[in-house]
Amino acid sequence: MKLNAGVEWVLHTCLNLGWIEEDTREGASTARLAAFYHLPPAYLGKQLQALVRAGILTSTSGPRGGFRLARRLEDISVLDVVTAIEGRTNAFECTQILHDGPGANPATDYRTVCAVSQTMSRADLAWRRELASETLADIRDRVLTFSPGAPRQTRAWFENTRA
Amino acid sequence: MKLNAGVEWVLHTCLNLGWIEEDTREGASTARLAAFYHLPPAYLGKQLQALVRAGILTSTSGPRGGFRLARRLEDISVLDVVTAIEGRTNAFECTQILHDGPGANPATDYRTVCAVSQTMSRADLAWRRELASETLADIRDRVLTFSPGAPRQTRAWFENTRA
DNA sequence: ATATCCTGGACATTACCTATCCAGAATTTC
DNA sequence: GAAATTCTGGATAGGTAATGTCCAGGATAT
Repeated sequence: MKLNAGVEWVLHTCLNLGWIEEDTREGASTARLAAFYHLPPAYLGKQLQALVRAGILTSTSGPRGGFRLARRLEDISVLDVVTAIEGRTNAFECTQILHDGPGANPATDYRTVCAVSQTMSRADLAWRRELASETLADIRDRVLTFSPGAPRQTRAWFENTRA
Repeated sequence: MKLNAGVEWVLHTCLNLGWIEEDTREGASTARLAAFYHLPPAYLGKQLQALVRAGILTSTSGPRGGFRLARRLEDISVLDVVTAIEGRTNAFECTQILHDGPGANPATDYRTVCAVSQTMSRADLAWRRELASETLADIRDRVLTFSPGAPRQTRAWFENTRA
């Protein structure tokens, strides 16, 4: 039960894009976004492509191209981002082993009926609900409280490495 | 982000043990517990050993030996079982990529400070809290409501395959 | 003594995550 | 129009963890 490392990467990357766009009204390329944290560029690119497919980012090809936020941080929940990378699979996947036990009804879908499955589903639901209740803007605001200089520092880095 | 399959196996197995012990005051061997759902015996054995180490089951060697519940279903939370199999690792593991970004403080533990990490930790906490709030007795009672014949049917199977 | 059964470790297999590379298309710049 | 930049999608390789098997050893009941 471990999330893809990409979840951490893209959450931070989206926050960075928020600060960049506030300033320059431009996006950033995979290469520079990856260099910011010394992440493998090609692999981060895969994750960003997933965000584009999920409608969280937009991309443009060519020089001066790159990725931008498709909407405001207020309108992107953490769950949106997690789901884009991780898919909709639950941590607990009911394999319906009751079907292999005595007295099983072949027509029954134990994913909805089985009491064990129900309990585990509720836990997964609680996890998702928690992530759905927080937006990237909420996270950004908490970053600002803890380290107010973060936006300026991030913008400066992207400007200085522009060439 | 997927739980070990063993979680499903041992949750159902613990419920079966509950019904068996109500009746015969005896445990059941790995071989028979596995046969009940056509699970690989040796691998289920590994999972049951983990439950013994966690203090959820007790085991006895030799003929008529096997596994028994170490305490009542009322006193075993679903989280206890999940943790025994899965360990205490969270779904989201903060790799502190902020340490690799500009302006990082090498002395800072970003697992507690980073706003992204905090959000993801809260979600994991909500998941655990949900699992901790439910006991195996709760699940058993819901099974009884849905299929009152389950205990009798399970006991019958274990008695008939006794030899 | 013998048969049963758990224990722990070693080992093989499989699946998935991580990561790279490349050809192709889109876009800007000159 | 040519060249450089950048995203896109697919193919592929490597690594790690989950899955599954096997066996020697110890414990226990008959």
